[in-house]
Amino acid sequence: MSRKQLTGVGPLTRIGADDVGCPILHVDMDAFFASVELLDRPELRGRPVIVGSPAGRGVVLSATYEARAMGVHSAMPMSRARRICPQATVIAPTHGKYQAISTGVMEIFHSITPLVEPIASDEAFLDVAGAGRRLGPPAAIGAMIRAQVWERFGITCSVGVASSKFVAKLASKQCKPDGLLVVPAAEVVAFLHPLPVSALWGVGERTEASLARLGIKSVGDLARVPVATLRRELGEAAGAHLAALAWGRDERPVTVHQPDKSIGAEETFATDVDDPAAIRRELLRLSERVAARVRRGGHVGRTVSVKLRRADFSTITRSRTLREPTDVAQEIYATACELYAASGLERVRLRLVGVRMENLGPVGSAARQLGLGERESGRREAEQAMDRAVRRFGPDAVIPASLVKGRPDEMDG
DNA sequence: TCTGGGGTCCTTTCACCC
DNA sequence: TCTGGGGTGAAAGGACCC
Repeated sequence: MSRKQLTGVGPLTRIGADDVGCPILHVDMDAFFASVELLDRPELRGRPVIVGSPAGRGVVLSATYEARAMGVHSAMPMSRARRICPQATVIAPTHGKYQAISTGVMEIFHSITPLVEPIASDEAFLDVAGAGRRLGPPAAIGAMIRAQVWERFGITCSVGVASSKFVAKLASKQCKPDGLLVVPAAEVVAFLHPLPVSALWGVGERTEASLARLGIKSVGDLARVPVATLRRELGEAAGAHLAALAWGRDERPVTVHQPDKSIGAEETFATDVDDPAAIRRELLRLSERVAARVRRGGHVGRTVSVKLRRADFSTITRSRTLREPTDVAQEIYATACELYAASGLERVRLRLVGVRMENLGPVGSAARQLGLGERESGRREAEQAMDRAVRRFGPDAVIPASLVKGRPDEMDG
C-alpha cells in the first residue's frame, strides 16, 4: 500500500499507446485491505472506511477512496484519522483474509509469466517480454490481469506498463484507482519531468526537504542538477541513483527471488513500560517468535539485534555477532537480555521493544562445533519439537513457562 | 497530531590488521 | 619505534519502502 499521497487522475486506460519496448508491468491492488473488507460488508460501499486497530496506538493500514478524499491516508495515526473523518467506519485488520486473496492474485500473475517479483501482499512487478507470442502485447496482458482479478476476487487493481520497473510503478500510481497506463519508451522523460521529486522511489520526507532547500521541486529540476551536487548533498549512492532516475534510467531487472537478509519481531506496548522484568518477558516472547520463523525459513543467523524505543520515540539499536550462527530461541533471548542490560535503559520508560536476527545463512552452515567437554544442550531439538506441536495443535500449544499467565512473578503486574 | 510492524539499504564510526 | 593509510567487518543510526 502506497504511503505517498495519491496523485492519480482517475481511470486512465490507454491501451492504444505504443507499448513496444515496455515489457515491465507493475500491478497494484487499489486500497487493498479496505477493498477486501468491503467484500464482506457490501453495505459500506461508497462510504469512508478505514482499516486499522480501533483501539490503542495504531496507524491507518488502508482506507477507501471516500476516506482518502477526507484526508485520511496510510500510516496516519488512527487517533488523527478518526478526528478528521469521524463518520468513517473503522474495521480491525484480518490479515488471514488479505493473505488468502494475495495468494490467489499472485497465482494469476504466475499463470502469465514465471518472472514475478512480489513487493508486498498487494503489488508485484511482472516481466512479460517472453509472454507476447502466447498472450499478446504488454498492455493487453495488463488489461487481462485486471479483468481476471476482478472476475475472481471482485476487487480492482491498477497496472502500469513501461520499459523499467520504476516508471511502471509511477504509471500504476498515476492511473489509480482501477486504471491502466502505458508510458511509451520514447515518452519517459516527458512523463517524469513534471512530477514532484517526492514521486520518486527513495525520496521521502527528509530527502524532499533537502532537495527543496536546493530549489529542487520537480523531477525536471532534479535532472538539471549536476550529479556531483546531488552526491554531495544526498550521499554517494542516493545522489547517483536519483540522478539516473530523473532521466528514466533504471536497469534493475525483475528478480523472482530475493533471499531473506533478516527476520525480526517487535511490539509496541499499549502503555509505556519501565519494569525490566516485563521487558525481559517481552524479549523472550519476541525471541521465540523470531527463532520459530528463522527455523521455518531454513535459516540460521549470526547477529542478534535489539531495538528499544523510549516514550519520546527516540530509538536505539544494539547488536552482537555470535561466534556461531543459531536458530535457538534461548540463545537469541540470552543475547537480547545482555544487550538490554548493557543499553543503560533498564529503568527508562519504553514504548517498544524488538528483536531481530541478521546475517542469515542456510541452516546447513550451522554445523555446531562442540568444544572439548561441551555437551549438545538439546535446546535446538526441543524447539524443533515445539515447532511440530505448534504446526499440529496451533500457536497456543506450547509456550515458555515464564510466559504462562498467573505465574507468581507476574502477579505484581 | 503523535506516530505499527515488517523489512532493505546506506552512511558513519571505530577497531583491528597488514 | 612511530606514523599513516587501506581494507575489512562490526556496530549504530537513519531514511525509506509497503
